[in-house]
Amino acid sequence: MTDATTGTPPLVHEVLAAVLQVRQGSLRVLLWERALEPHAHRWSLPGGRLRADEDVEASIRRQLAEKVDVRQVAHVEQLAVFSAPDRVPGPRVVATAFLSLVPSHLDPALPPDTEWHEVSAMPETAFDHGAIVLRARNRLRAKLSYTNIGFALAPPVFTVSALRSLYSAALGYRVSATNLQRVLSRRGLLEPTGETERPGRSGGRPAALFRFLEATMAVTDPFAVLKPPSPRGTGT
Amino acid sequence: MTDATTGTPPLVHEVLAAVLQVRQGSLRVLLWERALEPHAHRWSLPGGRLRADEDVEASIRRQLAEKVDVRQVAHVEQLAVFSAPDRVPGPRVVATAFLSLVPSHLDPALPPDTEWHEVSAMPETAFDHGAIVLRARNRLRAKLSYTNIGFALAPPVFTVSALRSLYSAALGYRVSATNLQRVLSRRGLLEPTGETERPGRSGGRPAALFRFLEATMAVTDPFAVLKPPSPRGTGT
DNA sequence: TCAAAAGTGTTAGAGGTACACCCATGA
DNA sequence: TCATGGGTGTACCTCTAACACTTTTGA
Repeated sequence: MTDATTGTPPLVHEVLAAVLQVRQGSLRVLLWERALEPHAHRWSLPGGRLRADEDVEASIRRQLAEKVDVRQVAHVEQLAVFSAPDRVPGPRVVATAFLSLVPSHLDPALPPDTEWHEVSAMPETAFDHGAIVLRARNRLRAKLSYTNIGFALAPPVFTVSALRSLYSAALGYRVSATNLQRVLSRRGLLEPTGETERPGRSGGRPAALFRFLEATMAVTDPFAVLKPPSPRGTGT
Repeated sequence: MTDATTGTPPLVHEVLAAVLQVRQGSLRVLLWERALEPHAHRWSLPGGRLRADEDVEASIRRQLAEKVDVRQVAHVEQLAVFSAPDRVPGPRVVATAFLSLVPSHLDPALPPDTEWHEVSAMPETAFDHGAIVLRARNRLRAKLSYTNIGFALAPPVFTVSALRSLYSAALGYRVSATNLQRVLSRRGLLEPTGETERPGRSGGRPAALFRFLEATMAVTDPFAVLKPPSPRGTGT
């Protein structure tokens, strides 16, 4: 900061995104296969260099839109900085990693070298990208519990059982539709549209359709143990 | 990443820390007063330039130890990247911000331009440093609820009422000693040393002394709503 | 023996989970 | 009318807040 004349070795800042979506019943991440060395043929995260006129979030949004035709990410958030000096061979590259989410009803057009991979069965990844994906998954799992982040995985309108399978895929275990509905409703996140879905040919009661009230992330269950004293409380 | 020949404008990466400690009953942050422009006489966070051979966490630890003689930070964690193109005048500087915590019994020697300031009454800060401090405070407050991070605010051994005042200062509201003890004990974070503290001259029952069992941060209350089904559960 | 400070017992309430039961549809 | 899938009612359990009450000290 006040350093004056350091050798100033070249430094590049890149942004990377773990773009997650639930597809075909499992949580997947968008990866592209590197053609060139280093790490040719390994799979890596979309992203690229930070430009002079943008901050990291603008940068990752631009790069996702440009390179991968993902304009419809419903949520983007910073994960962490990855900065091990040798994380990438050659000149140093510091990376800001993001989690981003694509709702399940979208199927963005992808460049030929790009594919969705199950997070639980990723191919060999380039550099530290595998670790970034796992970090993104963990963040998503945690936030499904205490925020409304489900909106970013779900289509605009959905049945509770569809939502249940999204949550199950993301969390990695079966969630009960009964309780999912109850929890999200009690928190005031879900709103019934009034419509119902037509049952399949095997019958069954038509499922009510819901939507999320909010489409931006908010903490809905601030797990605050050691809460502030209640109004009447004297608060020793 | 695969960009080849960009104009490569100069880019500096700095690390900054909001060093927090509870002193004299309130949560404080370590700030130093800038002597030079830009933002002369404003208060700013300790930190500095990332070197070629270290990652961001090593860097902030080094700089705290070097510049501010704070070797005894009990906890350091990444907060976020601050990267607005104009966050600092002149050549671009991207910052990785950290939260770090100093236990209340330590009183590190400080350089003459450096002082502790109440987080709730900070002087005019340089650049975006005020926002970083608030972010650090919010992170600390959240983590006091669902992790064992209290160990990083407390001395090695303490009474429950001393711990209560630390939590109260950090959270900004009075916490009940009764419930604090109960919550932390149930979670298995506290251990009685068997010793007691001698009462003051006004009498009172001698207070039992406790210590935290762990001295590294762990999530102790994984606020997991939508938990995995219990063993017997069939998990529809 | 009284005031002060610490610690425990106990009740009440919030929020979730599990599960039984009821509802609406197609064949 | 039966199978199928959706939705509701309810009992139970865990955790926390609040607060009365007991314990142990100094004066």
